[in-house]
Amino acid sequence: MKPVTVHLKAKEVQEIQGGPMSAYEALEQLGVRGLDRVVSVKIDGELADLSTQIDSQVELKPVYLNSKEGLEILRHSTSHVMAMAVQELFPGVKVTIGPAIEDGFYYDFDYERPFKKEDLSRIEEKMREIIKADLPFTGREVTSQEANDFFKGLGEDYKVELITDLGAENVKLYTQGSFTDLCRGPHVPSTGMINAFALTKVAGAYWRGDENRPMLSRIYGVAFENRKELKQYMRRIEEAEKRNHARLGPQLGLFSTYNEIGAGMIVWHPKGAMLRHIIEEFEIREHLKRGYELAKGPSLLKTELWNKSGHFENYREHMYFTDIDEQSYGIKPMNCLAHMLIYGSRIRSYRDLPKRYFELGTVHRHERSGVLHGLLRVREFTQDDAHIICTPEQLNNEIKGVLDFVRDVMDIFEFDYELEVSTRPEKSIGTDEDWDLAINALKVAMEDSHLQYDINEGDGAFYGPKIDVKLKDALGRKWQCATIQCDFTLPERFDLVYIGKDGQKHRPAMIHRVILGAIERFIGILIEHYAGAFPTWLAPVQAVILTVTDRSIPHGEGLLRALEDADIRLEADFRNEKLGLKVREAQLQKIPYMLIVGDKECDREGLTPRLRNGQNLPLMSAKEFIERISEECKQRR
RNA sequence: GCCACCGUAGCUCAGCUGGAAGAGCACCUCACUCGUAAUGAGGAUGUCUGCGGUUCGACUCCGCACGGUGGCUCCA
Repeated sequence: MKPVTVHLKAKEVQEIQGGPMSAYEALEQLGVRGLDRVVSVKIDGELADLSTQIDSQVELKPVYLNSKEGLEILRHSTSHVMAMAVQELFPGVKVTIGPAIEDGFYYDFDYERPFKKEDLSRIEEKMREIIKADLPFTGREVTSQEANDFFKGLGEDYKVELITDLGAENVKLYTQGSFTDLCRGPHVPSTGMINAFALTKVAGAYWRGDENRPMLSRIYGVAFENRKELKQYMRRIEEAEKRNHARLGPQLGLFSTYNEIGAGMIVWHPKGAMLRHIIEEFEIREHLKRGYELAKGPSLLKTELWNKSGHFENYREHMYFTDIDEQSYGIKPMNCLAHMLIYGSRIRSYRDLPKRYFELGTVHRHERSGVLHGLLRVREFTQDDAHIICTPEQLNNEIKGVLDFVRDVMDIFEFDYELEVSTRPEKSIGTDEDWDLAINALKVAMEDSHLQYDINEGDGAFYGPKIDVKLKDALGRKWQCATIQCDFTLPERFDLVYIGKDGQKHRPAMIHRVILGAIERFIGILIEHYAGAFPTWLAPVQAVILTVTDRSIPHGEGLLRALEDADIRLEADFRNEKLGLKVREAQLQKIPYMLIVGDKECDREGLTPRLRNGQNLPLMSAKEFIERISEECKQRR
């Protein structure tokens, strides 16, 4: 027997020597504390089961249940328990895949009927039995051939397909009780380690994410270290629901949708229309500051033109068409065409470049019914769209300029964001040189700006690579807002040129970009971001005057005029109601300032502001209040 | 588009296995003139999303359509 040496990777290095033993035994001998909460172990940095035999010199690090990796293992093991429960309850079900995801796990099944919400409690109950039985998870390595034969014998076609596609010599199988699954592992030592889980939802999911393959039945669950954590998670979801823009929007009088108008169409009520107006005005100013010019194209353009641009070929399914005087027209799903024509309307010199055309352009897209989602995915929306046409040499600088723009704007709205670069997809047009140039321009610009980014291999548009900026909603779902896309097709198709220093015609480069993306989507996320309590500069109603009694109405009216003259967005609540009620209602509307006007204020010709957080400011004059609020807006707070 | 769930008063929701539609808030009227998250009393409110079907009888069961939510796919 070969002696083994084990180091414990911890603050103080400990060491033992001895014969072959399991990782668990080694940790035990090393005197690791809290072994009952250790789910796995890292052997020389690799995650492994606690039962792994050690027969050489290694370094060990225990993985605790409450660590990121520990929770992932717990969640993955819970998905195996669920698969076992489902197999016991629904004979004939075929298992497919079941990974750990954020906060939980899922498992996809193929069964004679889709699973329903009602099935969940039965499955949970069966899972609790399995957990109570404390079945050990045992892993073993077998040849792919053996594994294939095993799953074929069980009629588990999906597993056979997975093993075949893996193409490995050996694969690992994990068994707990009567259930064996193909799995990389590791797993918790036994099912008894799972003590806080819940099945949350059922959903359809295509096998291997391909809509041409069978629709499987997916069950989602969450799992945590203990019940307390699980409860906290549930509370987190409830809190997120309070921020839900689809609920807050109508409550705050911002927008609503109507069954009778149609899906994916937003109706902006006065306060929401005001909010849009504030944002749009802000955007126009910011664009003009940065050398953009305003442009505006029509909504209906001849189908012939969409043909020329390639949209008819590549984007037809998302477009709406109509006939006018026996001519076919398409409603614009993008704003680029008119901008191309504006550029092409005269001869351009390299001295004119870059041209930056900005348009708050309203577009219509036929999104499939199942993807519509509140304000975040709609069929009519307005983009803060711009097209930058420049020389290839200017590309890098222009991209940096847009990245700076994005950063400045996101700072003002207090958003954190993630960046992704998407590279050439399989189906694409343009030369390799163009693609390399553009991807390089994007990457260099990101690196020059010291920005972190992920790469989405093959996820670019068919006409060019792109940088996407993603914001998160209240539930942590990511939504694309800003995007910066290089495009080689349109300058080509529209034969855009500029005259270079050499007096020759050259093809310009083009960037298609949005900063907020769609105003609708952005406002949706903005509502959740601020939970409806907009900072003063954005609030559609900045202040409301609340009279204490009817005696204060004349003074209140004077204040109303003075503040309105100062362009403060104002409401007046002069009703003969108790102050407490008026405060409550203003509070529920999340208005930044309540201006209390009673006898005291009348005597001293002022007002007493109450902030949304309940704090009172000292009695002040209208002038003082105007100064305060103007300063706040100037600082965009 | 696919899978699951849902649609009852302006809003939030109750309404069991089919037997004459309910509550709270909001709204309207009256009284109260009141100092920081709900004053009191009274009143009105419905195509139970729509259309078909089953049934003596449908908010309830079935089918289809419309709309929404959570996923999948798609998508900039």
